[in-house]
Amino acid sequence: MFQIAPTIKDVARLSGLSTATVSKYLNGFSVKEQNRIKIESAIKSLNFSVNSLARGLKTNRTMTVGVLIPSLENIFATSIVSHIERVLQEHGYSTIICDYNGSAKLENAKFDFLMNRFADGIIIMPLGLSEEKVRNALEKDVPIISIDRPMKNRECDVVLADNMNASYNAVEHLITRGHREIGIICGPQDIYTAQERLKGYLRVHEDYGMQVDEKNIKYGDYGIQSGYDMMKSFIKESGRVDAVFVTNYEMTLGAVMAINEMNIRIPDELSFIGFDNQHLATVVKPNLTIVVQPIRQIGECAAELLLRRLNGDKTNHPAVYRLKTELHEGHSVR
Amino acid sequence: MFQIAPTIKDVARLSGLSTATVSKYLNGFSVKEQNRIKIESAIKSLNFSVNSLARGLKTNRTMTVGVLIPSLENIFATSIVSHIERVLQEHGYSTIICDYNGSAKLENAKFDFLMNRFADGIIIMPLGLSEEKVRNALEKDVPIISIDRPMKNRECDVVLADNMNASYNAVEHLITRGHREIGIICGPQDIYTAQERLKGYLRVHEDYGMQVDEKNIKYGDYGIQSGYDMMKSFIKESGRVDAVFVTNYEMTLGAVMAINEMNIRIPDELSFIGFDNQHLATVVKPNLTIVVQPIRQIGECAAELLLRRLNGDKTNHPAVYRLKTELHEGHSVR
DNA sequence: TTGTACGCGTTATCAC
DNA sequence: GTGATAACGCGTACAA
Repeated sequence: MFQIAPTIKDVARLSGLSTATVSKYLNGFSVKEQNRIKIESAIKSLNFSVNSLARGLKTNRTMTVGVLIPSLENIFATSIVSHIERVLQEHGYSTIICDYNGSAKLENAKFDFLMNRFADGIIIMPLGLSEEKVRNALEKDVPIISIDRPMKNRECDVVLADNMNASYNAVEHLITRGHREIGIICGPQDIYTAQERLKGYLRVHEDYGMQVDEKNIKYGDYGIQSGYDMMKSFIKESGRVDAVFVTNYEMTLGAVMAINEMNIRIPDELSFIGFDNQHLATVVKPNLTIVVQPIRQIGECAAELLLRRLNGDKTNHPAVYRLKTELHEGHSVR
Repeated sequence: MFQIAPTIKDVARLSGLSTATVSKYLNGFSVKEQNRIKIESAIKSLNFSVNSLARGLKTNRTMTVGVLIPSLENIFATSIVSHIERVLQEHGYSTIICDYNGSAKLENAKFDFLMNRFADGIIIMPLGLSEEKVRNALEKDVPIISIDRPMKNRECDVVLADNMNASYNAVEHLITRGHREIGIICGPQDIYTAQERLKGYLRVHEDYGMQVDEKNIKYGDYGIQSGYDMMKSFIKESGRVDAVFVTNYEMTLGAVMAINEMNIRIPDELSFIGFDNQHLATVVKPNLTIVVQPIRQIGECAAELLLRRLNGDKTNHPAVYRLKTELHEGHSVR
């Protein structure tokens, strides 16, 4: 009943050759034609496949890349990963995906797990990954690519969106449409993307010679509930602002809920710009104007960069790829 | 620069003990107190961690579970996985997540990948996984749990939602509210869940002595576009149906887009019931009445079942867990 | 309780 | 082109 996995030895025995020859065949070296046939038939009849644990132990390469994201329920993250995976797979790499459930502690643990499993490289959307771990990895020649936000120490390659200009352009869009009191729902200010997005808001005000009213800036936590709460508080201070810009997907979701609940007519009573996720934008009425991040490009760029690093190309390290966002116009801005 | 990973030998040398002792310590056996201290300090100063490849090679266990889903962008799937992961982690297991991008071929390849990496067990949302592979795995004592839909051969444990009754209850809700011409947008009829959901629709008609009009049944492909198309065609045959039930999340998304575009007033002109995803339901106006699947329970049940199997408990195999769905009432039904 | 010696399945280095 | 054999790092008899 319990079936023990066949090994190269078994294949060698069955085909009357040595393990060395079989191993060579398995690794793409040339073998005498008739031996090739023997080996192939032996493999088939034994249903043999190489033990990648043993192979990894020997070669120190596993042809596996680890991807670490905050949460599997973060659609932004998983979308990027699916592009990463596609590119890597085309180059013979498998992908192991882990999530750390928004916990820096778990993040560090999972990072260890991946290193331990001998991931040849790691792509991570970092939170509080210890700098030491990154340095360790780099020293062991395991390339690390950071996506969406830079690592604290900035010692590693990073691929991200141009958050500052994303925000700048969105708010500028509102300004050129005649809005003057523009509310913004930001993320936590200890998070890089949130800082950048606020910076864009501030800078465009400066460039247009507009005073920033502190009351127009509200801080959420990038979660649905906080988007809902902040939006509601904007609405309750009726008339304070004539437009609101929400700076991530989850908070956009919450803000729309609040708008619906309070029966605010968009864009007549209030203009609105959201973030990420085109599906959400087209499913609500009126269609939302939103900032769209270059999800596909982020994924592809990160994967290709990693592949270069895996091939020993260390030019330009640490590299920074800052990709442009787009403003998709719906009908939520007057 | 290039740092070679320390081994048990190194730890043994540094602590003046043998590899055997160190190994015992690492595996939780008791060691003399002063030796324990020596070992721990050696481990720390070397920054040692066990090579899990070597360990796995030796023990045939990796404490790793593979999870295989159709797509990372399938929020239903990833939500389940996040619950699976939480439970497994509490029991010392790591999780490797793979997606097969909706391709049965890739699905089989990734399954091999997981088996090959010595996943101790596998949880899969299957599409066209070869029965042979499943049997092979079971023979090698690697438990396989199917989620969301049963495997073709039905030889393996499965945890899923009660799709038939989900659909039955949704349509019954429409009937008791006075609807008689009820449209349904189904999934592809070669997919299990789609079959079951249609079955519920048919059965409730039967039970209420209502004739089923073939024209009220439209077949999509579970994708956004098809939900949009089918909904539009219902709308165009104006008056055909006075309610529409959409049977998965993506098609619900598409259907809502069509409704918005055609300016159909819900529920005045048309009653509507969607599927999955509470966020979508609360974000559109009016809030949608939807079928909610027991995502958390599916994940937890699958993980716990797998843990039992991993511990050698084979009672009741192949087990079937059919979990109840709920109908969340919004304001989209008249 | 501790140490020695060997095996796990594979690859790489030699000789042939 | 092929075959014998020494690693890779860990777990575990077995003996001490």
